[in-house]
Amino acid sequence: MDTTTKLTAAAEQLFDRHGYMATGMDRLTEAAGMSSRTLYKHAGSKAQLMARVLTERDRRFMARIEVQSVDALFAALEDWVRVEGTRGCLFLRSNAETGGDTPEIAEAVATHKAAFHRRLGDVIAADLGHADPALTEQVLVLFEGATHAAVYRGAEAVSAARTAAAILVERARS
Amino acid sequence: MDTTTKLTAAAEQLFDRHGYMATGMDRLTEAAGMSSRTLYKHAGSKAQLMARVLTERDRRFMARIEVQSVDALFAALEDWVRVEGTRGCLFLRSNAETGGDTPEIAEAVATHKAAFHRRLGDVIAADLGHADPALTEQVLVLFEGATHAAVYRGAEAVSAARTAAAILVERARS
DNA sequence: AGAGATGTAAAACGTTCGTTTTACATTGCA
DNA sequence: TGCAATGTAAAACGAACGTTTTACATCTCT
Repeated sequence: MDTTTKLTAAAEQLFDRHGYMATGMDRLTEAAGMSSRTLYKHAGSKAQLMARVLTERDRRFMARIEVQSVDALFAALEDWVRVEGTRGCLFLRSNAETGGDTPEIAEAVATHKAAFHRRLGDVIAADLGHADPALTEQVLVLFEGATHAAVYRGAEAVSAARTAAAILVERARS
Repeated sequence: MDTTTKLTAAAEQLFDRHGYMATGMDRLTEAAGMSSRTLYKHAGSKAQLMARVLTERDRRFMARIEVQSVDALFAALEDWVRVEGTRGCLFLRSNAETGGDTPEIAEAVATHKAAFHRRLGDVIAADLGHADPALTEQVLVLFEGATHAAVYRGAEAVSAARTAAAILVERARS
């Protein structure tokens, strides 16, 4: 495991669990097990590090929702939540924490959310056999809602979203 | 407008727009138009101030969703979003920013979310004529989803949620 | 008239922030 | 053999953090 990977992994864990602003660089050097000099050589800056964390997370998340049906989409979210826990969407959270004023972060978030919306459209097109922008928006809302409701409602929120999505898809199919 | 009200209003605006951690007390004294001595006399501490902001917001928000139907619920959210903008849920955001480690904040958030869930159950009971926990969970997910999806999808997310909720309620009615 | 509450302005508290620097050790490749 | 590259440990940078303090001005009520 090379230095950059170790650093990014440690940063993701701390930023996700305690918040971007609340995580100091001292805490990060300790968690990553490296000197601050090495850290800055690989990270550039705290904001650039967060941006890299988000890009990495985007890759991991997008890989998990490479599916062909809406139901599989929510099954993937159930898995994700089991593995990663329920702390809401790290992209929206880091953007909000910085008021959208940190360009590296804002850009990584915008890129991810655009890709996410596109992917949802593709999944629905594959499931229905044709594009359905209105249904896509509804499923996006359910997915985002499950992610955030799960913070205080637990996994139940995700299965409720899954059920609701199935009903909406069934209705759109006929 | 008395000092405490002015302070709470200024704090809500800054915390909401720029984030809790990213907002310094200097910026807050300037925005509230008072000395730091007066500010601390009324606020106690930054965390207590945030807790009071959340309690205030809970009152304002809950008043707006004192309705009798699911459709009116999403109409109220459309109004809320028009007035307050789309930056996600301040409760979940401040809890995440502090990693859930600030007791005053964590408690205010838990109280609000419990009340919110209860209210949704009441609205659905009034709309359907009987309680429906499964539908309540689905509507909660749609509401939370609309709130967060609107950050990058705009008001369209809220109307999509409204449409989806109408379908689910109609189905539950028969 | 005088006391108590409420306010301002501004300096200071010690701590922590993100980041850079100094000085030195280890490794892999020409 | 020697020189880049890559790492560590630790001190230092100035700025900003949340909070308290000192010194003084206004009010309000008896």
